Amino acid sequence: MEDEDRLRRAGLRVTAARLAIMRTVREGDHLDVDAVHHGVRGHLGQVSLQAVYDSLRALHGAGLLRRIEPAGSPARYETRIDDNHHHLACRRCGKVTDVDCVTGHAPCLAPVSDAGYQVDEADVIFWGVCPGCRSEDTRRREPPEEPL
Amino acid sequence: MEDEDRLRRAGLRVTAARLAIMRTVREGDHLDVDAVHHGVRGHLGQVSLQAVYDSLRALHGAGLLRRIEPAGSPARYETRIDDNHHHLACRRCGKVTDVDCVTGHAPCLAPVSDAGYQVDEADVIFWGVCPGCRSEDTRRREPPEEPL
DNA sequence: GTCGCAAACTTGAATGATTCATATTTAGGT
DNA sequence: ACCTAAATATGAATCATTCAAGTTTGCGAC
Repeated sequence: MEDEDRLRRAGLRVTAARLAIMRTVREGDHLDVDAVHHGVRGHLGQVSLQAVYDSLRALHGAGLLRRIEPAGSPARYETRIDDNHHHLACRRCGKVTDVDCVTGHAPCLAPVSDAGYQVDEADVIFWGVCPGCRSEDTRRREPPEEPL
Repeated sequence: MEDEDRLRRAGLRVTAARLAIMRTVREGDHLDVDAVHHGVRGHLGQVSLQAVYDSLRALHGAGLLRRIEPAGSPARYETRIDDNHHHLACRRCGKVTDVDCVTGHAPCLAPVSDAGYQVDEADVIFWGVCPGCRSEDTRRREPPEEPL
């Protein structure tokens, strides 16, 4: 178990809940807290929502999980933490997809002028419409132009 | 009144509350809803918080205000909407500062690979520590090295 | 100018995500 | 096996925001 080592190295106790959370987040795709909770219950049976909140906070604080908060969406988590990638978010369905970063290390971008800030991270979210929602659009919009 | 025209052009009714909100947001610095509410009450007297929420939503929807939502912070508003600038956010105090964008138009950045998304905006927030909080740090950290 | 109606505002309640508090359980060192 | 701090369960609280219903008001039509 890789996660077991990771937890220990971070000074965190190894519990079934935490292992199940890591596994759920890894197998999922930018899951929010409820989705992680559901996944964990599938693996272990009853685990409280608060335990999920507590663990996600601990795991994020220890750097084992990355947390993203797209505007208007609850927080989402992912296990890809070793590179400094960015995200694409769909305005329609909320789906989030990873995008590689060119430089790979944080902060990958430097602000033009930093106004005296000590910048350590660039949080980049590209907003648009995902392939699935785009095809729904065309299915609804093109037909109206029916032959007179 | 510039704002009056802007409102009409956007198809919105001109009300004292909305003019006061535009003024408050313009004079303020990335204010959140409560701060706007306070400011508006200072100009007009009693205005309900819900009216402020409703108006901010309408003004944002009409493109007269820009809305930013730094992770872990309530939404903030600004009147600078004609350029595509970005933001610096302080991890300590939450202060938000504008940073110019190199290209000036949205999306100023293109993702390396768009995964089929139709991207129209790049939301960029640089995280760091603002000058004020940095100097607080040094005032607390340097002194401990007092002469033995 | 005044009429009428939809838009805007007020008041009050509801929702959703997240955190706080306290008691109980458990991991893991002794 | 034992102890203690860390982790979890349970339940309540908080914060930002939205919803709902009734009242007021901007503003286009007459």
